[in-house]
Amino acid sequence: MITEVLAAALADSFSELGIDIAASEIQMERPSHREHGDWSSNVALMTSKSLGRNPRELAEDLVKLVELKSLGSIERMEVAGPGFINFHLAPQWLHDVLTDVLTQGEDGYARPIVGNGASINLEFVSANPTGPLHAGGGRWGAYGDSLARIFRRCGYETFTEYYINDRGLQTELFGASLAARRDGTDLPEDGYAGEYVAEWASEMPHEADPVAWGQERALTDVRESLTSMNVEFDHWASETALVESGAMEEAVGLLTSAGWVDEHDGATWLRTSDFGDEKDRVLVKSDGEPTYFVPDIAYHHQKFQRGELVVDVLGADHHGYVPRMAAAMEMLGHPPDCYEAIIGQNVTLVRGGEEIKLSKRTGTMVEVSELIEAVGPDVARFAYLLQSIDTRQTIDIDVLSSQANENPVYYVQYAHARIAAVGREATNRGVSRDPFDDIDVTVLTHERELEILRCLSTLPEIVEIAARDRAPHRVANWIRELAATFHGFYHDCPVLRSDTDEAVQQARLWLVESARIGFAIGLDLLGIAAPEKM
RNA sequence: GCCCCCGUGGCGUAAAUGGAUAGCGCAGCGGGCUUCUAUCCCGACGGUUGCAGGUUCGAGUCCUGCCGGGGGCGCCA
Repeated sequence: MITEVLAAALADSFSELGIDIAASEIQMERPSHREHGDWSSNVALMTSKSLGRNPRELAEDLVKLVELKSLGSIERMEVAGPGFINFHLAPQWLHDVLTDVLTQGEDGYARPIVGNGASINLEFVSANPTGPLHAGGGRWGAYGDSLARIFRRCGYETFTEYYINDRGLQTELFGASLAARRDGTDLPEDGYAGEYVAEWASEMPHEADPVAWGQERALTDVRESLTSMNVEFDHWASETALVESGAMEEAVGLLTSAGWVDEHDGATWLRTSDFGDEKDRVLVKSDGEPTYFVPDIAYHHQKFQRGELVVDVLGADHHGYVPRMAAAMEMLGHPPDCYEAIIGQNVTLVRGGEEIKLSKRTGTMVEVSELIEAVGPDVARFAYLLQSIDTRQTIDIDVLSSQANENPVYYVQYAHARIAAVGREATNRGVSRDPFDDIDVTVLTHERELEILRCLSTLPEIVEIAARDRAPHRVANWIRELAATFHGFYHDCPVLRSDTDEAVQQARLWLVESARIGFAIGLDLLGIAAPEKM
């Protein structure tokens, strides 16, 4: 990597000044402004104080020493601002990026090895099987699925799960609601009043067990919705199956023998407050029934068999639940940093300018399937993924539908389609690419050409940051940037036009191919189609 | 009351470890197709990053307090 070369040159210069600094401690960063060069280091600012030196003077000394090494990759250097050392690199480093992208290809480029085979278990969505998936749940689907793709690309063995709460009060109530609609009787108290309940009830055979049938019906609907937006799971974990396997008793047994369980007030408690929870939690109620917490503990305990790091994607309305689960996992002997909860801010659903509160009583909701039907999976996924999971998101189905054609996803896909069009047109004209080894890449000097390469050069670190910060939106924003650079290039740099010099044409054909690889990688990480034609 | 998250141009948002002149999209304004897809490109306009302090050579980013929005505080799930 070029940054290592630069850092090493700086470290050598330091030692020539009689100062010992490891190259690995020297930070290189990408300046936010082009005029500040290709790479920049703040090392003079960081060290000047302890050395008792003026940062600008120190920087000047370092620049002179590095210049003496006359590295071919450095075009020029300068000291700027309070003492930044800016490196302006020769275009060659970008030409090297082109070579990297093309030789490593779609599979190999931007595959940071940070994961190193470590395994991650990722649970997301896990909505109760009591109705269709609503459009808020779609956010967790898009997010979790994309995050899993990013993890895998970084070398984490990743296993995704959906936990089905197919026992307990809610499923009973849902079954009873279906039965009531089918039989024309009153809904049970706190029953499900949504329109879909009546619809589904009309499909339900009379001999069917409403609870079992209802779960299956809901689950089928959820699966279909997720599949339609390209979200897949490795495993659908059934709570019933878990409980029937005796996992609850096993977990409680382990907690009890470890000494974390108390009996008082007629109930059984877990001392989660010993691990930072704000209070202890009930495991078994005084009526003898376990709380939902018990199967959840058992489930999470079991997930460690399918991943060293167990990660939950949860809505903000569940954040209070994290300390108790973290406590329970620690009690069961799992190291504290092996359980992680990603808290995503909830989605506000709007229709026609009015907020739609999800309500069992009135049954209002916006379903994911409705959203997908209206705008298609790519618009929906890109809308979900474009912004950080830390910010609240408003999905206005009317706005999204009416503005679907202006959705930024088309900007990106159009760029990819244009690349495909170039390929088709090349075939029409009988133009083909010569072997890359025969190409003179140094003819790529147009700023538009270099911009594409500059953008591609950031992909490996973008993928790495996206994995580390659990932030698929970094990839979404990156690919938008790539599309912008490509459209600019396409506008200013003809590839196939008859007045294009042949050597330039060949180099540009390969440059276009490198951009295609970038789009293919990015769109795949986002789970969005890469169309050949639009 | 206590706890968690968020506050960035009219709207929606970006900014790894604290870095230089806070990027981008939409809406609105002005340009650009006889030449590979105009679902595109270019330009202009638009900001004291909620407020007040603090730490630092340097703060959208860290700390404290306040204001505003959302969520959570059951022997419910």
